[in-house]
Amino acid sequence: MGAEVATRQVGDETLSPRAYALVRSAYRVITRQGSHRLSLQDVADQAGVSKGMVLYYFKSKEHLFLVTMRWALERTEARIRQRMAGAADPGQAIAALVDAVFVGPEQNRDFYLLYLDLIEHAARVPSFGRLSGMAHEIINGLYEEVIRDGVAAGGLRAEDPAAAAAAMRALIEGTFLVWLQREDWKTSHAEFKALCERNLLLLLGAEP
Amino acid sequence: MGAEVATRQVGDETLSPRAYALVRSAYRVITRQGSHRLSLQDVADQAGVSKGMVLYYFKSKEHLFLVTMRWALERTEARIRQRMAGAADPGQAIAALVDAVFVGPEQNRDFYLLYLDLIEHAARVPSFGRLSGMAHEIINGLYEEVIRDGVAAGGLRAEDPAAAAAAMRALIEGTFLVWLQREDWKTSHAEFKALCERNLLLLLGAEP
Amino acid sequence: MGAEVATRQVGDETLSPRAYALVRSAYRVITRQGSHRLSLQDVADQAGVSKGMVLYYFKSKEHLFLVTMRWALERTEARIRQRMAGAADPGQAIAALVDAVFVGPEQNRDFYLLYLDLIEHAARVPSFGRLSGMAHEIINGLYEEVIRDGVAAGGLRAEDPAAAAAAMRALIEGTFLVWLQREDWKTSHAEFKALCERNLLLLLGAEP
Amino acid sequence: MGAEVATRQVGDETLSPRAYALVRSAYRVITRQGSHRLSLQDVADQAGVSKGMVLYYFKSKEHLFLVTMRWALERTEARIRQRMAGAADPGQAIAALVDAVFVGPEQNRDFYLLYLDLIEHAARVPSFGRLSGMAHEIINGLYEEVIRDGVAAGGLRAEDPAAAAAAMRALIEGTFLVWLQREDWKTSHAEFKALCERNLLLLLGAEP
DNA sequence: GATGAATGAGGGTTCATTCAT
DNA sequence: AATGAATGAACCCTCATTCAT
Repeated sequence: MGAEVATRQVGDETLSPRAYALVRSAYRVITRQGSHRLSLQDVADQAGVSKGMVLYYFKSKEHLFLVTMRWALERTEARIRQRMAGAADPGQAIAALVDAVFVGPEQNRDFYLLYLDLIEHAARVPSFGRLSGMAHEIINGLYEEVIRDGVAAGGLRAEDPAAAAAAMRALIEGTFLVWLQREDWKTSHAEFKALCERNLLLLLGAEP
Repeated sequence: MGAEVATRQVGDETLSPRAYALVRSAYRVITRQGSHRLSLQDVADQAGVSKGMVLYYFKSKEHLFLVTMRWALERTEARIRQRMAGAADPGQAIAALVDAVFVGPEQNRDFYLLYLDLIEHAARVPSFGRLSGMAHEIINGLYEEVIRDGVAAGGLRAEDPAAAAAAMRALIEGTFLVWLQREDWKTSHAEFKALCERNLLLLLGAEP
Repeated sequence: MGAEVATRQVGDETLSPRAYALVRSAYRVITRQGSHRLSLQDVADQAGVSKGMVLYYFKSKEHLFLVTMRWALERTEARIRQRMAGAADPGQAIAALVDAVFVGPEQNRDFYLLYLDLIEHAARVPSFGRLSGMAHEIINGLYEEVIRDGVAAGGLRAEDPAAAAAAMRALIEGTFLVWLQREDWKTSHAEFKALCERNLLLLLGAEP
Repeated sequence: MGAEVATRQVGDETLSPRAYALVRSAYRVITRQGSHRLSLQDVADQAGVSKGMVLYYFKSKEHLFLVTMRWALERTEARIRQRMAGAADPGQAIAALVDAVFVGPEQNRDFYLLYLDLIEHAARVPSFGRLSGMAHEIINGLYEEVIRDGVAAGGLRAEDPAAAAAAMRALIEGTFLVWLQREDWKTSHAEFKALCERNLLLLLGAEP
């Protein structure tokens, strides 16, 4: 009975449409200014609501920040999985993954800068440890799947998929780290994508 | 005549012992709290001086921050070069580099968290571009040397040393990135070090 | 519907009752301490609110200062015009003006000290030029009206009303300047008022 | 015996050459920035000495400020008297005075802005009352002399020289006050000078 | 639910003043 | 006589948080 309201799930929290809009506003502000320059007033302005609303739905700034981070992680994972689902040939697992991960300069930059912020927070603020652990599971899980699929399909060699996933992750994230520091990040995106793919193949002993 | 005062050089600035002590205090605060939670009061407290002192020696917070960052970069580079100088066999260039870079959990964690802060700053605050560029040159220069030496000594294969240096850097920094997120960073340091070395050899086509 | 709130207009800004109260507090602090010794804390204390309030209603100290200055100018002009409106005989224009301007020692002292501050500001801070220009127009406009009326009514002689207005202004403001420096400003107010009137009549060639 | 050092007298204080240089530096800083933006560091820099020197010779900032003000007053008076001494015809007393007072846009602006600062200080800071009183005596004394001379020489009419001096002062200082507010103060100086002279003649009943 | 007025802690910065050398 | 290192109070401003409406 009563009006059904579309809610969103982020982690173990159920967000009302209003709360969800605030999360997206927070994400936008963070990508624009960095998570350390995030102010509740900016979030409220971005969402077109009053400042009081923000703390009405999220009991503190830290809480909003945490939910926003979690949402960004989950959303990015979902996007990658969805793009990979369309990939035809499991033998081309690496190429498909790289294609799915390197979506475009702006999106990658937004996400990875936020990701660095997350690591920085997790290292310093105890309450962010769980979130970081979650990111770990999401990412490593995804990569391990890819490797197992690739090995099964015969395109990859890997004795220890977990170790291979860790190496894979290090290379991908390291590539983004280096790329982020380039002034020409907009134009060099494709180049780094190719570089990453080639190095992944080397690393994972893909048959020539 | 008169008391000789030991000064330090950081970039093109000459620091008095007092100023240098403040830089070290700032570094300590940053490693503990993150560069965004750096306050002049904290630096002063850490150094055991009054708040006014900090701005007496550095005309603004940004200035202190910049000098501290530069100092950390230069100091880390010097430490790595020094440790590598002791390496006997150029054919073992990779092993020597990894040995020099992975100095220990605490030191590595401190430096890489600061390094992430630097990247974040450089991405949002234009004035930090130069510092980031400096980091780029220091690191890539170092890695390229190692690769050239290794190729010359016969231990490595690399057609394009610059590209190989970029790949190397991505792998090393990515490894630290993944490691930083581990709760067991203190105990897993050695493991990541071994992992990094093995993957570097794969990547750089070292002869088995 | 809803509570009607009495607002005030100052220049092109509409002030809420709270903001208006802050302006009056600022005016009081300025008259007491001088505009250079104006601190937001003092204004807050004077108004009996927290320091944060002041910057909640006025986004910067300079903004509050500007609005306060403008308010003082407009309010003084309005008071003078109102008092002159009651003057019966246009032939007695000068007497009426002097009566309207010399309202009392405290009020005159407060306003003219603030006026001197304004001139000093306008001379050094470019952004105050507009405010000073506004004061110029208000005052000269008023004086010119008086002179034209007086000439029309036959009590005054003046070939060039604009030049006469300038002379008039110089004499009135100069009289206040001299009076402000008297230790006996409270008791000598009436005397300076009489002096000013007599000299104005001399200057404006009033028929004996 | 010993080296004779040229000292300067300002008020009842005897200034060493060093102290005198500091006073001139302070004056320069004040004319440039306004007395409220005067910092001891600026004075020291302007004089090319250390900051400690300033408080070595003047026990507080206020003391330096006071001496500087006094010096500026005495120096201006001396300059005016000197220029008038060259005036041939006492019948032209007014013209000579105006000539002596209106020395040039920059000098007049510097002095009158400082003079306004002095009035503002005297009104607010009790210890400046004496200085203001001194200014009063200097100026009124000078003007009264001129008037007495003019009356004696037959060019002026004035029943009460003291009152006439007050009126004269009001007109002169008021003229500068109005002139200071002009954006075109550099070019309109001559015009205001002429205006002032004409009005003075009107005021002092000079025979045509 | 929703607003925004109000608070107060904390931040960076300036600067007169003190004082050891 | 002279320096400048050092201090600490005061300033403007930002912002998370509270709360009456």
